Amino acid sequence: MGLAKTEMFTDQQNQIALFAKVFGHPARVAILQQLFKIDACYCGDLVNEIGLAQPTISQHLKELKHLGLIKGNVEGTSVCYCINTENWTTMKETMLQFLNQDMSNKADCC
Amino acid sequence: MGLAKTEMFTDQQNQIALFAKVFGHPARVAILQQLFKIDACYCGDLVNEIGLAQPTISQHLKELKHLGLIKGNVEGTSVCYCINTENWTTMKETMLQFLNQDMSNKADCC
DNA sequence: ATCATTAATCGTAATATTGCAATAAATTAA
DNA sequence: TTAATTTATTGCAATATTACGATTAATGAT
Repeated sequence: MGLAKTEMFTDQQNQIALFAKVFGHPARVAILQQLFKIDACYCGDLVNEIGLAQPTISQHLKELKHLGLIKGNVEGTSVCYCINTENWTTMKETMLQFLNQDMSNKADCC
Repeated sequence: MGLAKTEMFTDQQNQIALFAKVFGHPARVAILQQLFKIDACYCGDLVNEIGLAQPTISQHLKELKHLGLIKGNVEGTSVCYCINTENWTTMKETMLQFLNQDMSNKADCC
């Protein structure tokens, strides 16, 4: 199959999974960290920094952009990418809600 | 390919990606939420609650256990699963470091 | 010992992901 | 216009993931 049965889960569960999925590859983690580190970044810089082929980086950028976590602005022949801070904040709230679930009353049952 | 080139990334980046990957499927999100909601949970309860076939749930549980996020304890013919609170806390710290990256000085460059 | 119950494993089909070479598209420079 | 630069797209091979039927393993009940 290879196809998640999303219809049997809540919107929130699917959203968490979608965000998590995009973070599920170290190249995308590295790209995002680089965009946080330096204010804006050209696609070519990321190719040099990370060391995967240009089409591969381009593909990862596309996924990040599709989820709204980054923005891309064409500047001449280059494209300047940066974090979409508004959407990052929204995503963070969703993920924190999941990660910060209450464990205070969890007996060590197993 | 289908194979991530992990050797070109830092341990931290790979760790973030590994944790995120396991959260990248709504069934595993749902399983974890259920384990948080009720203190302990039998595999069969999760099968009923979530609605995927028993081998599928079992497979998802295996992945969660392999990453150390849950524990499983055999009780007769059943297996009682619960959150591994210690490891959850460690994982959370790693993920929060990634999610909480500083955006205060991010000009809207694009 | 036999049967019932529960969960894990195996095998397999369908689909998704990753990576890159080759190419195309878009823009700028000469 | 032509050439150079930069990024996106296409096509494809290799691998991974998801789901589940069939089966096995483990335990408990009769």
